[in-house]
Amino acid sequence: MTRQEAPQVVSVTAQRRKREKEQRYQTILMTAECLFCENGYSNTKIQDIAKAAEVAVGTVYFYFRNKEDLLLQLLDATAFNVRNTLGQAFRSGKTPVERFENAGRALFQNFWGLHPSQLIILLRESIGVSPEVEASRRGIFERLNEDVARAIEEVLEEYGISDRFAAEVVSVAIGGMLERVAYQYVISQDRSEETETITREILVFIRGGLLSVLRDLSPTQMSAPGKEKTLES
Amino acid sequence: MTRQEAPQVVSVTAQRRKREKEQRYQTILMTAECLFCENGYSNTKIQDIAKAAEVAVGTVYFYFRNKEDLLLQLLDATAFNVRNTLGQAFRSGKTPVERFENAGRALFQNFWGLHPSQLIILLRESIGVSPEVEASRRGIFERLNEDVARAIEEVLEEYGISDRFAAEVVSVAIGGMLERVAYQYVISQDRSEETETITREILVFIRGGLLSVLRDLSPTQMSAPGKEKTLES
Amino acid sequence: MTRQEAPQVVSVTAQRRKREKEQRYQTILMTAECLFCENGYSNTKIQDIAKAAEVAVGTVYFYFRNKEDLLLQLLDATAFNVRNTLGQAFRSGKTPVERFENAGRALFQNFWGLHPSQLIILLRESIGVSPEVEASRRGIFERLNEDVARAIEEVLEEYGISDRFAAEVVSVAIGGMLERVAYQYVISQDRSEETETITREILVFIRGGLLSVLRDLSPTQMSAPGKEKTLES
Amino acid sequence: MTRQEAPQVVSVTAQRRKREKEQRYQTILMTAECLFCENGYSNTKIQDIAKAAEVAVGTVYFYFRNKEDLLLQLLDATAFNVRNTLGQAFRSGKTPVERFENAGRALFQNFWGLHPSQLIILLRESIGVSPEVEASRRGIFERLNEDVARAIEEVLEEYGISDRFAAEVVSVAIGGMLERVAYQYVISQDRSEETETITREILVFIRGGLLSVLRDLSPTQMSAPGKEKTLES
DNA sequence: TATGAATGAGAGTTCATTCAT
DNA sequence: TATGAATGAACTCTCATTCAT
Repeated sequence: MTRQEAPQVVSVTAQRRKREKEQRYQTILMTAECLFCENGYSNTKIQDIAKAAEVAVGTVYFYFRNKEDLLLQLLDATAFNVRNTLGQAFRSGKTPVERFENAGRALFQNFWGLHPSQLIILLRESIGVSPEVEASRRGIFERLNEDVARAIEEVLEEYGISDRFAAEVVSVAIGGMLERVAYQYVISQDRSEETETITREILVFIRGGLLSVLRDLSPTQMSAPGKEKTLES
Repeated sequence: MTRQEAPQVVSVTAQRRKREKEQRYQTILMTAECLFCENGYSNTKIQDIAKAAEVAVGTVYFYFRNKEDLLLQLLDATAFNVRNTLGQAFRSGKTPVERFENAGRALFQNFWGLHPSQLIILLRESIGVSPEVEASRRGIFERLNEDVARAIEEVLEEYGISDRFAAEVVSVAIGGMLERVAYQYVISQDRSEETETITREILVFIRGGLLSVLRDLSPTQMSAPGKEKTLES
Repeated sequence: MTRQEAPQVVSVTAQRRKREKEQRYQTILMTAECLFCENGYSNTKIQDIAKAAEVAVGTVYFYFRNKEDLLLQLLDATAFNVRNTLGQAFRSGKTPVERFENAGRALFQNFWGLHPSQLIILLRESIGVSPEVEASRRGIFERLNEDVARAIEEVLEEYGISDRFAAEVVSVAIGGMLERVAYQYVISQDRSEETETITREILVFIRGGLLSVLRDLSPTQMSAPGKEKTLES
Repeated sequence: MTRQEAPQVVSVTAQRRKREKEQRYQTILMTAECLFCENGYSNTKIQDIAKAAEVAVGTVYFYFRNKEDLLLQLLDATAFNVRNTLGQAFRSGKTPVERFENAGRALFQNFWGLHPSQLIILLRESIGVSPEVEASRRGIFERLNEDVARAIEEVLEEYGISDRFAAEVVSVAIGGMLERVAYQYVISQDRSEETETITREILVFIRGGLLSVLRDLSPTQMSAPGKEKTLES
């Protein structure tokens, strides 16, 4: 209670409070995530979330503007996670193709293994809720797409090809594949034990698809086999 | 109004009635389809549908069990359409690969050009509504998948490979691609004029992907180039 | 069921339905009026109104947009009533002064005797509810004021005086008197048996006040200085 | 910090504390006054007041029992102000009529110029809140009325008339006039520069009204019949 | 068959008030 | 004293569904 201690005491208490507040926020958010996944967004009442998080209804509204806000925060977390995962994976590869594969693998493993609920919310529960949610969702996909498209462009450039539109279309296609496969094998049927096999299969498919597009686009007929080797090896 | 005419009159009237009834049913269903696409399933009230279809609310309930039933009927129509389209396309090709390409192209054109609203309902509005709808949706995808998987199996068998699971995964992946590309370029941005380019690109990608999977699965290393030619041509 | 009868039958049924609908509307509105007066606007729940009117909550919302709408409809009815009452009274008098008195008397009797609840809603319950209600309320007072001010102007003009601002101020003052007296003797204490005495008193007061303003404004001295002296000393 | 100083220090500190406490009380009350006027009583949340007064929500509840209490305290202050103003004004006049005029003028100037927010709270925001507030409001008006009625009685008595009821009715009427005029020209439209003109006009009106009532009540005919005729015709 | 007024359970949101620190 | 996170009862409004006509 002396002058010297006062600041410390205050600081410590304040810190603990802040920590606890942050914790509550997280608790509520995670609870919402679970319930949204299990029962669907529109079938989940604020009361359910409150009860499951062991707080009062008002407390939920103390931390979140409204029900939609919960979803938006969850999507934000997902967006952050996606970018993070992709960024790290991209940086970890040496050749463009390696980077590409790493990214795909990381994306799969991250969502599939670690945060399947994020996947469900992104792919199922955030659909048709409101324009704001739709915008957030679209934003995530756009940024994801942008990253993938750029990666594809890099690969194409290695072969002296520059076709932005093709890169975009292919990235959309790849995004769709990943999404659908994930949805099918995580959400619809639970086959998460076969993750590794499926991931491998898909990556092989993508590699072949890319190669094919590459050939199709290359002005000189059937690029030198040396190049191919680089890609394959 | 005379006795002799009565039977005839009744018959004619009855026919007209039946025709009118069928027409009403269709009118309501189509109206619902439009509104579901424009405003979303959960944002569309039965009253809206009734008003737009120029009938009373009760009439909607005369033709459909409930709101969900409208969606299920729409999904049924979509399922029918999908199978029809695919069936015709498959039968029209000679080689497995040709059939495959025809199917992809038909699917694109059918949804893209003719029934984009079916696409929207299948991909967006029927998500997270109820277990029944989810089941119907899943059924459509499963059957679609089944068809595609079988087609892929056929292709694989041509090369002496038999891998049901791989065929399935690849078909899921391809389905996701088509779905996503369609969604992106029809629903999100309207780039339907570039249909042809995009379709071509995707088919090239798919062909390459398939080839790649084929190589990956084939026990003998790197199938003879002669085979490849068969595939490409 | 024959052709000739059909239109009549339909018409009669339709008419009855329409009448019943109108009746329900009125029932709900009157119920709301009573409850708003007895318990206050904000203390009255929609459920209370529904229960008292013997309908479901939804029925209230079938006839009225929302709770505020009930109040606005009531204010509209009041506005109509006020204008009607004043208009008739004005037309019934021969000299401006007579018209004026008739109007005041009519206003008192109408609200006081026939529709005290309208008075309460206008003076008490419609305050501070929302901008829309405030606007409606203000509109009523403005129009009322406008009418009174014009009447005063006419009186002034008879004496060759033209002073719009004075007429306005005086009309505001008179409006305030009437309002307050009504509120005091109808709402606060119930002294409605003394209506006649009070009305008379007030009219005498108003007449004198008007005369006084008239003198004050008239350029040539109309009143004998002696009288004035009497008042002052 | 030494022993000798301690008592003094405590005393000084205690005084400062008390002063600060009083200050906080006033800050919160004034903040509430402002917000009640600007946004209305029921649209003002305790949180808003706390934030605007730069204190915590709990602090508001330390100084005031509840939200209603804030309003009651404000009304008390208004009551005190009104009585003070009127008392001084009454004492400053020599003749009853002069006192009367002084009182009216003082009331106008006080509310109009100095405390328009008190006026708004008294006339608008304290309406329909709760029985307690209603009682307090009524008390203020009653006392105000009482004072005015007594003043009128005095005037009447100068002319040998004794009519308590008439005095009351007239005082209510005058109160309503002042109230309404103030409300109209301060709150609704801001015409405070014309205060002087309006005040004069009203006082002329009141004087005339009083005179008229006086004549009406006096058993012996005081007014010349000629005058009356002029008014009537 | 067709109508559309009526229903009422249910959900989101607010906010005055409390209380542990 | 002061804080502000936590509470939860209360209230408005929605809309799928029903049913008498």
